[in-house]
This record gives sequence, C-alpha cells and structure tokens, in this order.
Amino acid sequence: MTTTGAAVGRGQHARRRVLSAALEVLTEVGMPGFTMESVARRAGASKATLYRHWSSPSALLVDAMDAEFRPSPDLDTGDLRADLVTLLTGLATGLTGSRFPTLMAAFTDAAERDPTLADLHAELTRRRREPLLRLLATAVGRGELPADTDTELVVDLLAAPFFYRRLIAHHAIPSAMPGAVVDHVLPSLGGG
Amino acid sequence: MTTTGAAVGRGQHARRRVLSAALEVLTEVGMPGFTMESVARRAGASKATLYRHWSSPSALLVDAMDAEFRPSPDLDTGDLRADLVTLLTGLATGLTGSRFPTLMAAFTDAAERDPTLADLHAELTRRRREPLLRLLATAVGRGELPADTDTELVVDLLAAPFFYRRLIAHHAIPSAMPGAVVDHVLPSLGGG
DNA sequence: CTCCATCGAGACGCTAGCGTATCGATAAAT
DNA sequence: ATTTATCGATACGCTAGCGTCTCGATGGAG
Repeated sequence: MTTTGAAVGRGQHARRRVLSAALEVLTEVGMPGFTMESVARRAGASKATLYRHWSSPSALLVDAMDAEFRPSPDLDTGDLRADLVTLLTGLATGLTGSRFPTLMAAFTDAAERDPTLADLHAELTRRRREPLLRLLATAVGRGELPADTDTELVVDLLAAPFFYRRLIAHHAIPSAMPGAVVDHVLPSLGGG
Repeated sequence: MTTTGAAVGRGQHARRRVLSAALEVLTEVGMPGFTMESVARRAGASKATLYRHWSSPSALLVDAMDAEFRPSPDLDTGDLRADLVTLLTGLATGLTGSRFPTLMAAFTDAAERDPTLADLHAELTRRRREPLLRLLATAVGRGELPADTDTELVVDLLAAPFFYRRLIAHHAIPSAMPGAVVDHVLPSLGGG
C-alpha cells in the first residue's frame, strides 16, 4: 500500500512533460530529428528517465500519440446535413493552423516501417472516424439513409478529401468545402 | 564543342544510378535513414560524386522524385464511368504492392518541413491528377456533366479515398472500390 | 520528520553521418 | 594514342545520438 492509486506523484509529472515534448519535437523536425536525446533536452528530463519508461523511440511515440488523441464530442441535432458539415468543418479546422497535419505526416511515414506504429495509427484513425460513423448509422436507423448504405465508404468519401488537400495536394481548404463535399456525397445515397 | 549535347557520357550513368538508389533507400528506411552516405553506398558511388551533383540531401531527393514520375496515359473511350473506373483502378494498383505509397509517405513528411520539397510534391500531384481532370473536362465539354462542375473538387473526391485507405486508415482496397467510389460521386453531378 | 524511490545532470565509450580532400583508375573526346 | 574530366575509394577531423552508468538533489508517503 505505498500508493493510493489516484495519486499523481512526481513520476507522472515527468512522464507527461516527456510525452508533450515528444510531440513538439516530432512536429518540428519530424522523424529524422526524433531522438531520445532531443526529446529529453526539450522536456528538461534526463535520458535515464526516458529509458526508464520507454525502451525505444517508437514505444515513446506510441504513448505520445495515444495521449494526444482527443475524441470529438458526439452530436446529433436531427439535421444530418448540418451535422456532417459541422464535423467536417471541425476536421478542416484541425488540419489548418494546428500541428495535427504535420504530426499526421510524420506518424504516417513512421507507420510504414513499424508494425506497432501502424496498428496504433489505424486504431487512432478508427476512433477519429467514430462520430461521423455513428451519425451515419443513426440516419440509417431512422430510415433517412438506405439500410444497405456502406457507411465506412461514405466516411472515407467525406473525410479523405480534406487530408488529401492538406497533406498531398498542398492546396487551401476553402470554408465552403465541407458543405460542397457533403452535397456531392449525400445525394447519391438516395435516402428518403 | 567538347560535347555533342545528346551524348550520355559517364556522368549521366553515375547520376542515374544514384537517383535510383536514392528511391530505394528512401523506401526502405524513410527519411531518418536517407543519408548521403547510405545512398552512395547503395549506388556504389563515391560521396564526392554525390556532392558534386547535389548540394544537399533534399536537392538529391527533388531530382530523384522528379525522375520517378511516370505520367499515366490519357484515355477517353467515350464511356465516362468506365474511364474513371479504369484510372482509379490504376491508382489502386499503384497503391498496392509497389513502393509508391511508402515513397509518398516519406515524401509527404519531408515536404512538411522543406518548402522546396513541398513545391515539388504539389507539382507532382498536379501532374498525376491531369488525366482524371482532362477526362472530366472533356465530359463537361460534351455536355455529359454540367458546365459549372467543380472538376478539381471531383478529382479530390474520386482520388482521395484511395490514398486515405492505404496510408491513413491502413485498410485494404477492395477491387470493387473504384466502381463504388465513382457511383457515389457521379450521380450527384446531375449530368445529362 | 524521516525515508527512499525517483528525479535531473551529465560522463562514458561507441557508432554513424557529416563535408572535404586526395588518390590512382577509367572512359570519352580529340 | 594522348589528353582530360569524371569516376570510385578512402582517409580526415568533427558532431551527434546511442544506451548505460553514477552521482547528489528532491519531493511524496508513512
């Protein structure tokens, strides 16, 4: 009984500082500069502390990315189109002016060569898709969309263009884009 | 008049070997391992030769990626849906079982922190989109699609899901996906 | 208040890449 | 056949990160 379980303790503070520093470093210099040394420096932590908690840079990266994840709140006003636009606008905002896209690019590259990171990448993506997916499932449930709607594919169609524009095409994301994307995808679903 | 202009010469052979080796290295170890040393080793070339041609790793990377680009042939059978499915199937194939997606991930990450690479990335993407874009423009021209069709956005809607599935969601790309994507996007265009 | 687990700092030998310089070898041009 | 630019190889000193280790400091638990 040395710990109360809920207590935070000194170790947790160090841990949190390191995780935060890891994302800063990864954003700024990408995988090439993501070293235990530089993360420790940024965190004001000792290398020994890092190795005490994480056996490798990729183990550290897994924890850091997992801690970064913030689920977007569910919403369902009953107006499917408006709700979709709201969620996609949130995505567009996250992809503009935050470190999120740069982090995504670094993590996507790293995941190409590290199965553990690939699994986490897939899992974080799955979680990020959930609100959109639930919104569509609800619409299917109340008959607003056909019962045989491929909701996974629809989520791909709705979300992918934003990532593509920002990370691959290097184009701006106009504020009208969420509405335009929804209007291009919804009609083909032939819902009533 | 020491050169004939069309002659290849020893230098060009060395140059080509290095560019090819650069892409191999980048695919296998990503940006973290993309060093002048390792590329020279892989190419069986001297470091001096690399520095003679390229002042930095990113200059080398720019040339290598530019040389890798292969434009897909134009096609227009008159059957818009079939042509779109053909092009998207080609994209899906390129994203499965070749080094292309891994190269894309590495390059995308690098482009986040290097404006020169970002420009080239945008340019290569623009070139890759051209066949799809021309196909849509032709369909607009002959009245098969409305004159006010946002062809750039439609290209995004058609192509983005494939990149997203392979690089971000880490899901398989079913062989029926190109047809399904086209069928979800075309109807909303309301063409006659 | 005392104890002690954890902390930050940093030394250690090691490896790897950096960018430059200097070789003889070699292949294209005269 | 001779010239000449480019080649591959390799040595050089330098920096940076590796993973381990030993310190004295410090703050939370009992």
